[in-house]
Amino acid sequence: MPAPLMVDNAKIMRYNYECSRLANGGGSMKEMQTTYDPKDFEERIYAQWMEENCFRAEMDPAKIPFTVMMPPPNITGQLHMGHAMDETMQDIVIRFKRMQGYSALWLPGTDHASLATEHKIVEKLREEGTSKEELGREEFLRRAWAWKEQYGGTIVGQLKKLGCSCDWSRLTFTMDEKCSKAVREAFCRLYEKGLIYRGSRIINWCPDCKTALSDEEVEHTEDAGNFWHFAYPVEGSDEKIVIATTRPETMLGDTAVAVNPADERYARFVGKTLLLPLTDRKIPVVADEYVDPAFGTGAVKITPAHDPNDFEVGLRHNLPMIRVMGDDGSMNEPCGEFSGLDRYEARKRIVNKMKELGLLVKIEPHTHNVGHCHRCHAVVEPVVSKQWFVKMAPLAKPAIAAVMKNKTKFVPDRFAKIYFNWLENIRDWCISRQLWWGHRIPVWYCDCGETIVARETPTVCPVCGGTNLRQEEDCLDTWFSSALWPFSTLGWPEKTPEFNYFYPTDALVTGYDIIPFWVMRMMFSGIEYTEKVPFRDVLIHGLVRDEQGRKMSKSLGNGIDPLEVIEKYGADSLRLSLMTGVAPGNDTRFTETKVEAARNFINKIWNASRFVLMNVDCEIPPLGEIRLQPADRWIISRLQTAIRETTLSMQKYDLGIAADKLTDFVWSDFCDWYIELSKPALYGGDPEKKRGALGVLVFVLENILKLLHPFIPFVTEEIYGYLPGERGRIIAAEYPRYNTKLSYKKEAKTFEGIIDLIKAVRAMKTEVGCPPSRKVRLFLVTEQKRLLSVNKQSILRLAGASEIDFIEKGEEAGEKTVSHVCEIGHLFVPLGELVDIEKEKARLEKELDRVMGEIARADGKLLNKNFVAKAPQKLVDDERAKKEKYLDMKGKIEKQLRLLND
RNA sequence: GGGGGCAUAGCUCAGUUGGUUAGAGCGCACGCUUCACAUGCGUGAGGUCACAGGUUCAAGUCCUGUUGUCCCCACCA
Repeated sequence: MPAPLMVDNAKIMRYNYECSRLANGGGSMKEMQTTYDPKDFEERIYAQWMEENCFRAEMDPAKIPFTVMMPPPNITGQLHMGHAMDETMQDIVIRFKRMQGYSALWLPGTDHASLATEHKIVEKLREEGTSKEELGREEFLRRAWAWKEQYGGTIVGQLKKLGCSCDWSRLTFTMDEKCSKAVREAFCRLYEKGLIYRGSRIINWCPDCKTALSDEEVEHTEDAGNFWHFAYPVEGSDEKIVIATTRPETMLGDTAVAVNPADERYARFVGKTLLLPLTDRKIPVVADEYVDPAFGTGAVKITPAHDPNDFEVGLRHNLPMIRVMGDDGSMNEPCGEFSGLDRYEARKRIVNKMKELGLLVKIEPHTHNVGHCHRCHAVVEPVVSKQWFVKMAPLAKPAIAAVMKNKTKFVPDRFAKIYFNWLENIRDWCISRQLWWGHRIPVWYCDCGETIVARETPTVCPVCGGTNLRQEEDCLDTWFSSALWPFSTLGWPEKTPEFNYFYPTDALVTGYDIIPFWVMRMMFSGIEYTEKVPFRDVLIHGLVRDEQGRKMSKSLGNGIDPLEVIEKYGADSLRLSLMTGVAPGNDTRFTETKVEAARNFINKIWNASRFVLMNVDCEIPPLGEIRLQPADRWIISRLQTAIRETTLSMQKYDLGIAADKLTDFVWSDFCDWYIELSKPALYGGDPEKKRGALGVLVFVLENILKLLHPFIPFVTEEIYGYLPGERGRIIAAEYPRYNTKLSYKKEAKTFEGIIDLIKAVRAMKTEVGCPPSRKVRLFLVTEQKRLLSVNKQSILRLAGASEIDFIEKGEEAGEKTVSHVCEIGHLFVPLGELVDIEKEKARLEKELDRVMGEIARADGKLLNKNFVAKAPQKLVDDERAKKEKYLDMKGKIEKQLRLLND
């Protein structure tokens, strides 16, 4: 069946709208649509910003620089909610500073993410039936770069959709030549200072990724496992020593059994020799303080090549190290019949074999901490391996001192404690990775045995003159280059003008989860290489969680795609929703309800703007030429307060508070009150008054748009374009400044009395059941007659009143009145004005009957003992609650009736 | 074992350096076709600020302890 001809009305409307815009040369008020639709303009506005170079930060000596380096997302990455929040915060800060007149640089970039990317490519190769070994290094790298070209750009496009105002002309990739140069320089300097060394240590080995990992790259989880108790025979005796282990397969690498020197149970064994089962090896019993006699059997098998503690024990007792596991996690040659087996298969067989030999004493269930590769989640093996390390202690010290001395401040500052905790307990950093995608370590080995560490590829050996130099195969940990990000991006180690102008940077925005990976390392690197802290403020935010508070993750499938949210609600709504109800450093839950609330608010601004603009029919006078009315001064005063408070909050990075304050000001003060208050002037027929009101409306609106621009850049730019007069772009506009002359504190305070009065009348009506539309007559005992008279039309309109009568104290307003003491005076409203007394009495009587009936019905149940005793508790409780409610209603109705009958 | 967070309205959370009557959004109740907006307007109900002490003229806020809960780090095999 042929599809019916569909006509997309929205599309046609949009098309017509675009045509009329073009015809009018861009914007008269008539064109604004009745509802806010971000699709109409977000893309267009971003393109215009790009075209006009609005994000470019120039090295203007007349300006103060403000620099933010974007934490570079992985090239393999897709924008997720965590990014969305991180980038939004940075964009808000940078737009704010830009508007304040700083030369605001937000430098974007992407990270090569050595392990993550290589992991993905290796997987892809596996699917294609090949491997990196088969391709060889060169071809593999060619593929990796192709991958980068293909996928590295998607995240950039996604950042643009979010509205990020980064200086794209400075986009940097961590493997750009300038970064590689910085990496080599940094490596060489540390090596020359003796802070980089190569050595055989216990490191974390991922058998899946086949590379070493740093301690930070290992995630520990509580895994269920077993405690296997094995008996090792003592040489020349019938006795055995029982040890307990969680990793039976490592027993093949045991080179001793250790006991505590004070443990009397084992004292006589120390110095004796054990026959290591399943092997023909003999191993000694040694005494070492490390052993806790109270744990396990009090005797510990020592496998120096496969356990960090055992490694230490091994060093103390001069024990041999025997590696029993290969790089892929399978057992290797020294393992005899077990060699070639996967570690878990070997475990099974070893346990069986021990059982056969009668050496398996018992198996105890035991949960313990197991390290997993943060990338592939395979169980990490501690193995002894020759790797490159950075000596951390000398680097950590100044990094701690810098934060102690407040050279760098954490926001919120409690994260400084976490930072200290990390640095104070830090161990040497394993920086070599057995990977190809990354910065290759700038070390060459000569046949003569010489190791050459150089910034540029050497051609001859300085010692023997030989030319057969082999470069180190390993790459550096990705974080080694990330650590240099604040300055490698600006051309360091060259003394570039950019470096001189923009460095050190001002704010670093990131999540608390990468303090150990990144913040810490940038700190000590910055101090070490540039002798300056790399940033003044570290703004830490929390995680974006799902509606139930769970971490958003791929495996749970509970992640919400920010791009879908943008598609549905627009980037502005997403941004604002991520900023509301959020305290710095705290985790936050993402809910669609929040986005809706943000969208509703933006729609509100949209319509308020539309209202203002559709009334513009004349030249808008500058504020100075307007005879300001009390309501005008009130809103201008409120605006000044809003400016002062948001600016303060923004400077403290209290973005959530700033957003809340602005929302409140715009919605309550401006929309709900001022716009309504201004209507009599707009519609009253006096052109002078109208001009004045319009002037104030436009003035306040313009300021509102500017204040909100950092949060919701697209819609504010769009509306700004509709404002009368020549203004340019809001992105380049000056951020509003608090103006004491416009604060009108006293007058504003007095004016609040009018608002209070209007609220009192409304409440009164609601209380007695008077429809809002019913006009009532107000009687007032007051000393503010003049103020009230000036605002009479507004009061009548907003309170739904017909007249205001001033009476003197003690004077009667009528026989029956409802009264209320307001700030501005004592208010009386004749009851007859509020309600048709007879009609109201009849209504109330009827209502009372109904309520009494309900009470009787409830009593009928509740007085029935069987009901109370046998019915489900919930029903009984519900019934009681119902009765309470009706009793309450009865009281109110009776009170009201008394009032009417008096 | 060490470090840190959180506990405030039915739900999700704000709450500046201690200072009037503890706020918002959503939800709830009642009422509104008010000429920018129902993605709206008005009026409400709802809180022993986890618990127990302490400091203070004054504590949701500071201190001590208790309970509950979450996170990070750590080599008990």
